[in-house]
Amino acid sequence: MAKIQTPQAVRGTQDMFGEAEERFAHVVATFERVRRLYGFKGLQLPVIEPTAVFSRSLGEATDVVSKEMYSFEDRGGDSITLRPEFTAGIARAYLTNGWQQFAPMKLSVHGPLFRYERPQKGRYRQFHQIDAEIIGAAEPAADVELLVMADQLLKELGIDDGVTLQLNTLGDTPSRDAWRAALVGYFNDHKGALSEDSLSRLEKNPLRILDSKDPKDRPIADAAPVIDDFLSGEAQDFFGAVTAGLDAAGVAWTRNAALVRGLDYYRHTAFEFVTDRLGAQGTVLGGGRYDGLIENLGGPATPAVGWAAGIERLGMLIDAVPTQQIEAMIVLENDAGLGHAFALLRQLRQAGISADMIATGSPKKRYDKAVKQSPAAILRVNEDGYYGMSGEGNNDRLKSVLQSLA
RNA sequence: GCGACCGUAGCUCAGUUGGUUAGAGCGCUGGUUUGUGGUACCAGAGGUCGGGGGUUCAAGACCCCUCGGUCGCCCCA
Repeated sequence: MAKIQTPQAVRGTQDMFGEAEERFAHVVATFERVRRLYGFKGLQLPVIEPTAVFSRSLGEATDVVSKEMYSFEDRGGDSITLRPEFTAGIARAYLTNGWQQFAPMKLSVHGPLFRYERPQKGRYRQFHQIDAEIIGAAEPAADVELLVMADQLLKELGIDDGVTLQLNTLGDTPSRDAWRAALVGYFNDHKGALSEDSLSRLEKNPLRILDSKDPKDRPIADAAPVIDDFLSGEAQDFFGAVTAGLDAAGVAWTRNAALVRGLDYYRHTAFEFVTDRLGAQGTVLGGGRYDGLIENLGGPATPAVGWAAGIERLGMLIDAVPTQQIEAMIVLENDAGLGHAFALLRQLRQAGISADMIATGSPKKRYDKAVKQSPAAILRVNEDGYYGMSGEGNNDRLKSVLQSLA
C-alpha cells in the first residue's frame, strides 16, 4: 500500500499548544473576569450565519465582504458564511430573539472568526477575538463604559504601557456624509499626486486615504478637510461627553482626527488601542458606535457601541504566563506497585490535587523524567506502595492529604 | 491580489565553487555509572533533504512550477 501524504493544516490556521495556548487561555480568562466586573452578559453564537447578515451590515464594497469571506452554499441551497466578525451576528441575534425587551444590553462574546487573507504576523485566516457590545444605549456614557472596560482589561493583562488609546469621532450621519463629500472633492482635486492605492480608495473607501502609509499621500492627507469642521452641534456635544467621561474615569487618550474605521456601519465614536510592538498590525483593540447597523438588518433604529480585540495579538503582547505544573508526580519504581499507584493517584485527584505518574521506560530513568516536569512534589511508589516524598516548599495541602490516607 | 526572504531527523540548525554510504546538539529508546531534585559516559532508532518537473556524468545545493512558513503592501482585531 502506498504511503499517503499527510494532509496539512489549512493555511492561516493555528494549532496552539504549550506557551501559545497558555497565553491564549490567559487572555480569555482575564476577559471573562473583567467583563463580569462590568456586568456584561456572556453570549454563545453560531459560527455560521446567512451571508446576508454580513453583506448587508458591513457594506458590500468593503474588502471583508467583497473578497475575504468564507461563503458557501449548503445542501439546501442557502448561502452561508463563516462569521468574519462578531457585531453583525450579535445584531442579528438581538433582532431574531426579540431582545429589544432587555435593552439596553451589555453583551460579551469570544470565539473564532474567519477571513480569507494572506497570513502575516498577528493575522490569521482563523483568528479569535474577544468582543463587548452595548446595544440599545444612545448615551455617550455607554461609549465611556466600554472604553473604561477595555482600558482596565489591557491594564490587567499588563500591556497598557505599550498601548495608547486613539480616539476620533465620525459624527452623526449628516456630519459624516458632508465630511465624506468634502473629502472626495478634495482628493479629486489632488488626484495627480495620490498613490495608486489611494486612487482606488477614492472609489471604494475615501476615508481610508487619511491613514495611508504611503509617503506620497501624507502631505495631501494631512491637509485634508477635518471632521471637526463638519460636526453638527449634537455630534460635537456627543464627542465632548465621551472625552469628558474618559477624563473623569482616568482613561488616557489621544485625539487622532485621521482615525477611521474600515467598516461602513460606524458613526460617532471611533477608537483604537494601538501599539508599535506588533509589526504591521498596530491595532490591538478597536471599535466604535454603530447606530445604523441594526436598521440595515431590517430592525428598528437602535443605537449601539462595541469593540473587539484580537486574542492572538493580545497574547503576543503579554508577558510569559507562568506555566501550570503538576502538584504531585508519582514515580513508580517497581511495576509490581502499579495497583498502589493507581489507588494513590485517584485519592489525590479526588482530594483536588493535580497528580500524574511516570511508570514507563527504564525504571532507573523514571525519577529523572519526573524531575524534568518540575512538579511540586515527587511521590515514590514501589511494590509496597507509597513510601516517601521528595519536594520542598509549601505543599502542606498535599502533606495533609497523604497523612489522612496513612 | 502584489512583493521579499525561507523550507535538511520529532525540535533548533550545519552541510564549503554541484562530487562517494547527508551531519551535530537537544529530545526519544536501551545500557553502564551515580544513588534520590535535573550526573557523566556508551550505544541505538529516526531523513523519499516540503512536493513535482528540468539542467548535468553527478543536485540537499542550479532553473521552473507548486504547496507551506515568515515579514511587508493591501485590509483589519
